[in-house]
Amino acid sequence: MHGDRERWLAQTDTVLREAGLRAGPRRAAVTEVLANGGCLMSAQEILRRVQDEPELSASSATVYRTIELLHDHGLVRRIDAGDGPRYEPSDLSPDDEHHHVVFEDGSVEPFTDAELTRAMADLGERLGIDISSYELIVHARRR
Amino acid sequence: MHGDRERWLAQTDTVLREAGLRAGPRRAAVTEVLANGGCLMSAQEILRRVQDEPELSASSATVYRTIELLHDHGLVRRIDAGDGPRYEPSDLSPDDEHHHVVFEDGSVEPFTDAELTRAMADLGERLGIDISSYELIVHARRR
DNA sequence: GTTATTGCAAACAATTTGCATATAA
DNA sequence: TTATATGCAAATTGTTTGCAATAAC
Repeated sequence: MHGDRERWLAQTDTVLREAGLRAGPRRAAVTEVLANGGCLMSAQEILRRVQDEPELSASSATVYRTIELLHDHGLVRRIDAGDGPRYEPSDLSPDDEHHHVVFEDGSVEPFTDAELTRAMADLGERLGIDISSYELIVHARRR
Repeated sequence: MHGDRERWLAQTDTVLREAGLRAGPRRAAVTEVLANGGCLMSAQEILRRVQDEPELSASSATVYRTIELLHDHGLVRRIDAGDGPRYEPSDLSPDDEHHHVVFEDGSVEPFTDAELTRAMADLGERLGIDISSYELIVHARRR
């Protein structure tokens, strides 16, 4: 899918506006990086990439504040894959839900799996709890 | 199960000895805390609990070094459930593999689920990768 | 005009490292 | 005796916060 990126950016804009927040260039730079970057970026990675754009370079304070803001509004997903917290745009619909394979070299790939989704569907029932979300991290090596 | 604790301690001792390492009281205190403590303890929690024993109190440096050492030897599992990294004794056999539910109040409970295990069993096949381990974190509320 | 945005620098917290000493084998 | 274990304090890293200035609406 590709329009996803645009849709997420539009969604982000809408949500923040409705919350009475304003649109500044630094925050735009951060959302831009999140929308473009792959899965699971650390705050430091986002910071580095934002500062690579000499025009829009945002301070670390702004990067951290923006990530937190987006997370608070449900616009980014926060996942821990073994080192610190990492972030990525949250899936707009449950159908898009994806998980991650982390390879030995540290590279990450997203995946979806119908059988897994099926098994997870009524896990809540079996355990007697109300599942709001879940994250699966798979460590593997390529063949 | 209960002999698990003892078995893990014995296993830890064996592995470290075979690696040519020595048995000091501070390291013993850390493994003790890990063996007794529940799931997913942070380094700071381990540190606090170790220092609660006035006799054996270990320094933070030793606690961190010991955790790393145990992790390097596959004796502890490192998992991130939303805040920093957390640690617990690694399961000795694949049969014991367990996962975690994190509730809104931050409390954690381990669980196992046959159906999930089944779905995961050939996920590697479906994705064409060799899975070495995986971690599932479920966020939920109690009923 | 009012209120959110942003940077800067300081504060903070968690973790790591260097070095000297003590101790297990 | 020799390499590991350990503590202490300093250094490093990642993140948060206070405050003043700027800019969006």
